[in-house]
Amino acid sequence: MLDISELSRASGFSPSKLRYYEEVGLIRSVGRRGLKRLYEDEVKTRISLISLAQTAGFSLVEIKETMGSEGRPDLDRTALAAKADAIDVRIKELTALRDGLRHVMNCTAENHLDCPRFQRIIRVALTKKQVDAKRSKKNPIKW
Amino acid sequence: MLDISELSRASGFSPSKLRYYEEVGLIRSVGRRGLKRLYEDEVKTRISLISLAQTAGFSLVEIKETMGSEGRPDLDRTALAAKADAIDVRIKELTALRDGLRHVMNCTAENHLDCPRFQRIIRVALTKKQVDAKRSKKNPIKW
DNA sequence: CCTTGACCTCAAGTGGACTTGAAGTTGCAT
DNA sequence: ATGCAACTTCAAGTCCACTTGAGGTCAAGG
Repeated sequence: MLDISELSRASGFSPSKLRYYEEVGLIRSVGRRGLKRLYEDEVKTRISLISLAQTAGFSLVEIKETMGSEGRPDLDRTALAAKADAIDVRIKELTALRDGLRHVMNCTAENHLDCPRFQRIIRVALTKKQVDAKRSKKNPIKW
Repeated sequence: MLDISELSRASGFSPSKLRYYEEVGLIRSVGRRGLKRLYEDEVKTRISLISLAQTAGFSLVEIKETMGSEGRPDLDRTALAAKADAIDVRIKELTALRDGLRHVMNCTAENHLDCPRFQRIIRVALTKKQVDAKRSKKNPIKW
């Protein structure tokens, strides 16, 4: 059992952030001592997961949906598979970007945007994205 | 030479977004026909790059800084190296998250957060992040 | 010449993810 | 009993990345 400041210290999340997450249902406290929230240890793992999912680019709502806010999550396997696939796409993009950056560092071309090797590296990820955009229902056409 | 709607169609960015990016100095138009902006073809590559960098989790300001808004970017090599390294970290996190998700899909443990294999997968990325947080100057202590 | 439609500007609005501040409450040490 | 640090709530504020809307301008076609 942790109070909010202990959890904050353990997780690196500010108390206000923890309260906010609780408010939106991403984590929960199991009770109070007086006014003070009490958290179970389990919530630390949950927070790590949230943090990770955020760096993966998912919104809090998405995270909440796929985590299932309760003890017996009963997660939707196809939803999880979709998330995993989405992450794979992102990893590919990031890899391309990183390789592009590393190339630019060593490339002597006066204008990097003209360097054919650079362009090829970048185009890989771009093409992938446009395909995705085409069939996405949650990202509608947007203009 | 493209006008804004052609560029929009080619890039998948809404016209308002393109105008916004121009306003903040991420892209530029090379002139006007009447009122209408004219863009060079080169800007498409630039936009792809911006898009990529965003999915990597960089803010527009960061992107602008490391792209150098002009033709002769004169990029700071150490800044680029830092970005590339940051992307590597993110890739590791994403890989852990993806593996975690895929594991959960096949894991029969009643509570996934208790599954030791899952916890191990997640902890890898978490540890990495906390180390980073500790020495980051741009991410001060935050609470 | 005049209309039309695609563009323009500029200010204000939106949504997500928090943070901040004011005012109240509580367990614990003195 | 009293003080006070550490919590609490709730409303409002902030920052980023855009979008929306009102009102204006231009050039090409009829």
